[in-house]
Amino acid sequence: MAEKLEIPKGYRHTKQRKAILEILEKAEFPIHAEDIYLKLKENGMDISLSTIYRNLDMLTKEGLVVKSYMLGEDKARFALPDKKNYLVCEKCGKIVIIDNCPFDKFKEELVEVHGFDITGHSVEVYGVCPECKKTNVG
Amino acid sequence: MAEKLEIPKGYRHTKQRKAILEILEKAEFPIHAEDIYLKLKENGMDISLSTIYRNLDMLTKEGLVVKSYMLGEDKARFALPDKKNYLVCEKCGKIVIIDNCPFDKFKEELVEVHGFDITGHSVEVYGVCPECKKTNVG
DNA sequence: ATAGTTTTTGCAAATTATTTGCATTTGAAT
DNA sequence: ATTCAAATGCAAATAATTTGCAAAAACTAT
Ligand SMILES: [Mn+2]
Ligand SMILES: [Mn+2]
Ligand SMILES: [Zn+2]
Ligand SMILES: [Zn+2]
Repeated sequence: MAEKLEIPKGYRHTKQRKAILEILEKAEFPIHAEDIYLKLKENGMDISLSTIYRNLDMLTKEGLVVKSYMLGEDKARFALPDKKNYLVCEKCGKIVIIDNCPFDKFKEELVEVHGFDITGHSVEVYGVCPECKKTNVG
Repeated sequence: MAEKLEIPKGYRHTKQRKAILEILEKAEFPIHAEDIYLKLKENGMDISLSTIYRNLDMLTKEGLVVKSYMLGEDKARFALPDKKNYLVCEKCGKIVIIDNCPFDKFKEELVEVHGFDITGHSVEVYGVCPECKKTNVG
């Protein structure tokens, strides 16, 4: 089911670029530029943070990647588009992807009401995860 | 229908704080800290940007205000909670609030599937507004 | 109203994520 | 292999936001 992720036409296949995309593919939810930096460093790769930012930028502009900010955070996260709708636990920060985003069903309604052509959306839902409900009782 | 907006218990009623809240009440959609600064300056008020940031911070922590980042932007916006679900036009930047957010209907579904207690959500939908559809044809 | 106490403000300096300039390296095409 | 534009790394620059601290304003209790 995983869509084949290709470097956009016209851009070069550098090892840095490919490595960044691999990390994004493996990620389960939106991550920080620095997370990519650290994971690549773990993997023994020496890469510059600015290279990561520059690539995330171009991937975002090309529509391959989605940039977002999580509740209460002040630094951007990046993810493949299928990971952009999620639940966040306010207590522990756990993130769970919403697979079949129910919002899709409402596109028509929004189109009718507001007349927009809708090209995308992103949904952040926050609350308390099952584990934290048990633990943090009082 | 407009909820009465009160400065939280324990905080002082300063003219800066009240002025910031007024601007947020009048705003039709999420705005930048600096927008508040400029509007107050227009109104003849001399206020410090850091005062604005500090107040937005506390109002956000107290739950009176919601902080968000719009697609492609790199600075935070602030709004009263009833203005946090919106449509944005990718061409002209127009923002339209989604009044009866259809997402509410899916809380139950999400609760059942993921077991989260849901406390809130924010939805950003992007697309092209009616005007831009006409204008930017080719 | 006055005086005492605590919060809030303003300003300047600090911080932090992100961006940019530029010399060097690399990918891809011939 | 040669060529040339695109991409990288590093250091320096930006820009939004935060913070320290002394002065001012809001409350409280006289
Ligand atoms: Mn991180
Ligand atoms: Mn603005
Ligand atoms: Zn949790
Ligand atoms: Zn428009």
